[in-house]
Amino acid sequence: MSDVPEKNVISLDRIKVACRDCSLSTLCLPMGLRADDVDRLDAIVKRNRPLQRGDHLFRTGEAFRNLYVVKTGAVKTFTQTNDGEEQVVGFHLPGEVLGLDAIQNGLHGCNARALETTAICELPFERLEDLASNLPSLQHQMFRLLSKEIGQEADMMALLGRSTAEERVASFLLSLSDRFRRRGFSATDFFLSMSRQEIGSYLGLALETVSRLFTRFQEEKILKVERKHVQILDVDRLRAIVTHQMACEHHHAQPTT
Amino acid sequence: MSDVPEKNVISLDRIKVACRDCSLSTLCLPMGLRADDVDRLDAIVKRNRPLQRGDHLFRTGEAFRNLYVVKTGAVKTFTQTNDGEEQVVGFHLPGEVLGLDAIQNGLHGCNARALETTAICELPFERLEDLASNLPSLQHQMFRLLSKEIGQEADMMALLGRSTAEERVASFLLSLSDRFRRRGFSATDFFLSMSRQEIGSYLGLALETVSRLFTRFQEEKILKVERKHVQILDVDRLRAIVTHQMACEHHHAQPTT
DNA sequence: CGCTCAATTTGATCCAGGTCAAAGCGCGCG
DNA sequence: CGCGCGCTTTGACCTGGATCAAATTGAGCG
Repeated sequence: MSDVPEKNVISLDRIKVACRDCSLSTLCLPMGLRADDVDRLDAIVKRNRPLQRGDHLFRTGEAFRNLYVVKTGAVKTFTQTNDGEEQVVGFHLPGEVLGLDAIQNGLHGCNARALETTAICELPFERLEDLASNLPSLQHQMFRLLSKEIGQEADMMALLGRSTAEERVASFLLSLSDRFRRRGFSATDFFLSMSRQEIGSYLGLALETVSRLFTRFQEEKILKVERKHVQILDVDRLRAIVTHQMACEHHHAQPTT
Repeated sequence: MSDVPEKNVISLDRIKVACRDCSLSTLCLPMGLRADDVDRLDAIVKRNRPLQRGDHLFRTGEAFRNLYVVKTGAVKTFTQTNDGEEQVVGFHLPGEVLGLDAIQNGLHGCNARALETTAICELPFERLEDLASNLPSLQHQMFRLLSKEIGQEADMMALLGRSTAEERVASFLLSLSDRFRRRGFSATDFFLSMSRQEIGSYLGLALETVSRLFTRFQEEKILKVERKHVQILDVDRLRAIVTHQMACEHHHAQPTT
């Protein structure tokens, strides 16, 4: 286990860099902005002390003042179900923005809590709006950001509405893999910062189902799973599970029908 | 059918009014704008001939040029599942905006098709962006609009991830009821412009399940359903189904109200 | 009118995945 | 170093809703 090439763990030297020097600038809000515009954006960013695992970034019902961008680490957002359980809404990796749903009415609609030690960039939304008024490219970028979130949530709705447990878990792993890859981490060897419980909640499955599927994927040599440590051994089979669930026998798929 | 007070059907005199005279102005983009700003918005709106049932407003993969607002009628958005079936993404009533997911990459991510005769306002997005750059209140309104969509989709994800069929159908009916009410239609007596199939697809249920639940709700005197015509007889029971599914006895509900 | 076709309802059966229960296991902590 | 606790795995069972099938309804139409 010591030969994991570049793990998705926090690297302290990345915490307080300016946007222009941040490795995430191609994923984050600055994406597509001119260098001097990035500097103007950078001027309104606040960078606080990192959150520890379990710390809240914001809570449901709190007044909305800032958007937050994950710089390193991971954050989950969640709401309470009517029977008091926790419902995970999303997992947020470096470069991903939190709080977008709160613009609407000025109140946070969910809780956000660090899954591990996490550095955050804080963007005062009023100042961001002012800046966007003066920088059409920033305004455009923000529209794109919000739009992207809408598209992703629609994909998730489709997944939840239509897919089997197998397909959901495969899709979840592929999503994580791709997001890690684009952040410069390994796409095939990473650590889950969330529990089976949290994955299940997010995917609309019981935690036992998530566990069983991890086990089965491992038996089928698609994954190697050891607690939080996941290695994807056969991306193609994972993709096949997601894309044409129909002809799904678990072992040795043959085109029946 | 002649004694329905004010039905959710098209009224022809509303089709070509300017934003400032439009009854939807408190729901639609102009919400919260000053009168003269509304006029500037109005200047870029195009109003075309109404769509007939089955007409496409846009298709997946088409270049994104405009946002669309439903003026009268109803539109469904949908994608194709990998096995060729149609997956309904949303139903859109007057005042609701379509195409928001396409801002991201300039391509429509779903199809939009009229469920009935439907009038549409067309907003060229580039001009809208230009205008928003010059009108901070419009920029703010657009951020709010996008944010609202994100919040609603998150609610839908929660519904799909966690709820029973009963809860989904109840929630769907309450959502429609509320949206009709805010548009000046009856909240308790309306026509569904979509099929059981489409409702099922949207809610992640088989069409038979939707049908059975309509029947059961009718047996329990919660609804009166006759094909497309729905009357809500007991809103409180519907709400109770949605909010605390846990203590759910299906039969012998106490009519107390 | 009677025919056709699509939408809906209703019935019967089956199974994916939820729920309940009981071990494992690894980690932190006294 | 052993204890306890939370997370995970695994097993056994059961149910909600999918699926398959058939009957019913109704709207359009020659």
